[in-house]
Amino acid sequence: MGDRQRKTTLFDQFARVGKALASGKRLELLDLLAQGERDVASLAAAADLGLTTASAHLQTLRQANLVTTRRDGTRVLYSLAGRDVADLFARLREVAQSHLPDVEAARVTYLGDDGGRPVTRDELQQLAKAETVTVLDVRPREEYAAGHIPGAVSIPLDELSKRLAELPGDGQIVAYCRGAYCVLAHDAVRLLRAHGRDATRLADGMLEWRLADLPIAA
Amino acid sequence: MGDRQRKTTLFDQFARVGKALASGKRLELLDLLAQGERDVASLAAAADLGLTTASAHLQTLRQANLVTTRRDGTRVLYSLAGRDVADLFARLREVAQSHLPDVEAARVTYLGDDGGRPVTRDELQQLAKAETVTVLDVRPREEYAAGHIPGAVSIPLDELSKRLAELPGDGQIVAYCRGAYCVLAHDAVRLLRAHGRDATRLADGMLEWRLADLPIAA
DNA sequence: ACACTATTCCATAGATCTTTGGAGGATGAG
DNA sequence: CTCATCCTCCAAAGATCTATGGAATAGTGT
Repeated sequence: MGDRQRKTTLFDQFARVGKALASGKRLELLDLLAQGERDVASLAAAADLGLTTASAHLQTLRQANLVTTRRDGTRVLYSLAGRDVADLFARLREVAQSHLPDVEAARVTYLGDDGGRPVTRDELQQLAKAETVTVLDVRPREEYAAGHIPGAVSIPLDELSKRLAELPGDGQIVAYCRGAYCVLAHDAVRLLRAHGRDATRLADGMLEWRLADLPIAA
Repeated sequence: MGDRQRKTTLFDQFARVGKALASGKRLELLDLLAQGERDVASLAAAADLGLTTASAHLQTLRQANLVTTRRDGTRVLYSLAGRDVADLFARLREVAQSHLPDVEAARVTYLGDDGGRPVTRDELQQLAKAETVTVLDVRPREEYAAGHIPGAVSIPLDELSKRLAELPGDGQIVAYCRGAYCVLAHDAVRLLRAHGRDATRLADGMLEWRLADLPIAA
C-alpha cells in the first residue's frame, strides 16, 4: 500500500464523521439527542420519520460513533457520544448560518419573529440573580427532566395556553427551549405576548447553555 | 407550507455544510486550502484527482460557501471562506480521532513513528525565545510564503536531503508542516535523525497554529 | 483575430445513499 | 411458554453522488 493510498484511507476515515452530518434528518436527530437520551420511536415521531428509516439513520450515526446506545428493557436509548459531538454540531450550524444566506432565510421563515429583543445567557443570569424574572422552560417534560436551567419552571409549549395562571401576572418572563434554532420558545413568546405578558426569549437554548458550562439542574 | 416542512428546509440547509464535509477528497482539499490559496491544477495534483474531478469537488465546496475564489489572470485561486471553516474542519478531525478507533489506526499507518516525543506549541515558543532551537518549515515553498512561524527556516521536504548543510550541525531542530495529520514533518524528522541530527517535530502544524491566534510571519 | 492556457460545463456510467415494507431478534408480561 | 412490544436486519426501488472525458468559456500574449 503506497503513501497516497494511506493518505486517502485516513481522510476517508475523517469523512465518516462528515457523512454522518450530511443529512438534514440526521442533524434533526442530533438536535433532539443534544437534549438528552431518547428511544427510537420517540425520535422517529419527533423527526417525522418512519421507524425503520429513523433506525437506519441512527445506525449511521452510531457507526460514526457520534451516538451511543443503552438498553432499557425493551427500548433502546440513544444519546450523544460526548460533549465534543454537541460542540461540532453547534459549530456546523454556526458556519452554515454565517456563510449561507439561505440559512438565515429558512430560519426566519421557520421561527418567525417574536417582536422582542432576545436576552443573552449573561443577561439572563444577571436577571435571575436579581430574582426579577421567571425563567420558563417550554420543552417537553422529559427534556426538562434531563437537565434545565436552575430555577426554571417547566411548562411544555402544548400546555402553555391552559397553564397561564401558573405564571406571575406582571413580572418579566424569559422563555427558552432546545437551542438557537428551536421554534418552541418563539411560539411561547408570541403566545404570552398575545396574553399581555412581558415575555422575551433566551437568544439560544439548552444546547448552548451546556456547551458554555453553565450550571444545570436535574 | 407547514411547520414541519419549514423545519426540514432549515435542517436541510445545515446539511449543505455537512454534505460538503462528507468526502475524503474534499477534506483533503480543505486541508490544503487551510495553508493558503491555491489554483485548481495544483490542488488536483496534490489531492491525486483528475482536473475536472477536482473542479467538481471545489464547486460543491463553493456552493456550501466554505471556499471562495478570485481570479488571477488565467488562473482561479481558491481559499477558505473564513477562519471558522478551518476551525470546523479541525474539530471534525478531532471528533473523528477521539471517537473512531480506525482513525488512530489509519493515522499510525500513514504517518508512522518518528521515534521522538513531539513538542507542543507552548514548548516551541519557550525554546524559540531562548534561541536554542532551529524551527524548520518543511512544507512546499508557496505554503511557507503564505504564512509561517516567525523565525522558521523553509526547506521543503523534497529538498531536505540536499540541503542538510544549511542546518546547524549540533543544535536542536523542530520541524513542522501543515497540521496534526500531515506526513511531511514526520518524514523530515526521520530523515534528520538518520543523519544524526537532534530533531523532533511540532505536535501539530500551521493549521492549529493559526487557530490558536499565535504570531505569523509572511 | 489567432493560438494558447486554465478552468468550468455537460453527459454518462458506476457507485452510494435514502426510504420502505416485511422478516427476525431481544426483552418483559401474563 | 406464548404473546406483545420495540427495535434491527434485509432486500429492492428510486434518488443522489463521484469520476471521467470531451466541449465550451474566460483570459493572455502575439
